[in-house]
Amino acid sequence: MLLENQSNDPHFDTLWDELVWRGLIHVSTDAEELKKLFQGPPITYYCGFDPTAPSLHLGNLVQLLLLRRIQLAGHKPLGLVGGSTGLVGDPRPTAERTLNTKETVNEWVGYLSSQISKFLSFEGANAARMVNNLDWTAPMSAIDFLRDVGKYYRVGTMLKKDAVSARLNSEAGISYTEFSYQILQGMDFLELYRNYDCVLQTGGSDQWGNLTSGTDLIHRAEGKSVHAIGTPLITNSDGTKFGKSEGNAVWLDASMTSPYAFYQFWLNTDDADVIDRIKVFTFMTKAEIDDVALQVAEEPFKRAAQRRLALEVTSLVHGMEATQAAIAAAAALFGQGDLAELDAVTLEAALRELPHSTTPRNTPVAQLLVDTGLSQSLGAARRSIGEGGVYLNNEKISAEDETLENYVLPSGMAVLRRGKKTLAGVFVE
RNA sequence: GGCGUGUUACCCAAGCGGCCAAAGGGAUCUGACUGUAAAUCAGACUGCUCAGCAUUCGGGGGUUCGAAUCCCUCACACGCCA
Repeated sequence: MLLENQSNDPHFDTLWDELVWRGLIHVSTDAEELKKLFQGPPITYYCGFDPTAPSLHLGNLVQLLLLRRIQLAGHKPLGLVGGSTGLVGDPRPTAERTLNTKETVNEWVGYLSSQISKFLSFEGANAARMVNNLDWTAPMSAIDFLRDVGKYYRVGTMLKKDAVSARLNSEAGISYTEFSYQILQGMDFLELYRNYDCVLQTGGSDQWGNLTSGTDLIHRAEGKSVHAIGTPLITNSDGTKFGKSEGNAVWLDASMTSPYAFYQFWLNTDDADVIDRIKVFTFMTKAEIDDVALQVAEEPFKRAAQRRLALEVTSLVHGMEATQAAIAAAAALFGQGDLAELDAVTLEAALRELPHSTTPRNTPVAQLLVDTGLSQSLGAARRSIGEGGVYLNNEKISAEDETLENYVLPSGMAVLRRGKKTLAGVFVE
């Protein structure tokens, strides 16, 4: 879905109504005020992204799309990259973060900036702008920080924030560094309020403490009321964590999560969750979504909603071309037909989408599983074979010492599979 | 600063001198059933040259024929007292 083709659903009277319907509002400051604000002249708003990894992940995508939806209503987004907050780390409920080096964080800042930029429009009257909080944090001295900002903060209030109190009540405790995080984030909002007239911050509801840190600070320092929106934490109906595939996070960067894996992630969405996901992650209208919901209810086995969701989100993140390749790969690999009859070009294209490796003909199958990353260790690979869960070109491997050569297709390739849907490509050297 | 308690595999959590590669739960993986769902049932879940061997129970050192279990020490955390 190209930026210029995106739009909000005209079915809704206001942006706020649409956001509520999509389930994007979990908590917020005064809802009536916000609703009015959205209907009025363009406001400036922002969302921050901390460089804790070289790429954004699916959780961040929710925020990116929220930024975009608000921009589509005519408002002016600021994409903030946490060059300074990334050096400190926000408190997680479980344990202290290990600090990354300044060089690493700086490098990640670059990656994140370009990722964020892809989801916003930088043209027109309400063009997006990118900012980095290191720009105003780095020049500040510790004394200025304590006198100009610290004075506005009450420790009692800071201690009550969920993230902090959770840590205080845990064995891990909390360092002064992470305790200070909320102040840094509050400063960001104040800075953006002063220099960009920014009056709204969005973020995940788990960040609510940090969001209100900013609104409170502006209230004290400037005597003005500004706003915050917290989006709900996305959860799976079966209680597992959303956004994990095989235990790994699903990243937006194609080199960290391939478009094929990305597409598969969405395709495997539970029936119970698929409509909620479509509301949050696509620009489909209410009418379209209602229609798809009907199909889920009547013909769940066709998985029309999952296919549509996977198509929409993958093309949004990776573009149409990569999405078509992912779909073609899935069709080739999950198709009923005989792999040997598949033409070499199609098969090779499909295998390139998968994790793959190039090895000699006599490589043991267990080793192949390790080489392609399908198994963590030889032991795990042997276990999988023993469990009867390993296939080469759809033929079950029954002996642990089986080698590749008996299975290679004439084209010099082979499709390795663990379980029903974990695939890898093998190319003979 | 003093005293006490704790640190077990991805997470939670048993174990308190041999029967411990370490209970149980969750997460995860595989199989059956399916729709490349869910639920359910079964199995697996440190590594390897796999009926055996090697390396694990915060780090290091020690006692012992033998230590996750006892002692010393360091680090970290929590609690109480100053």
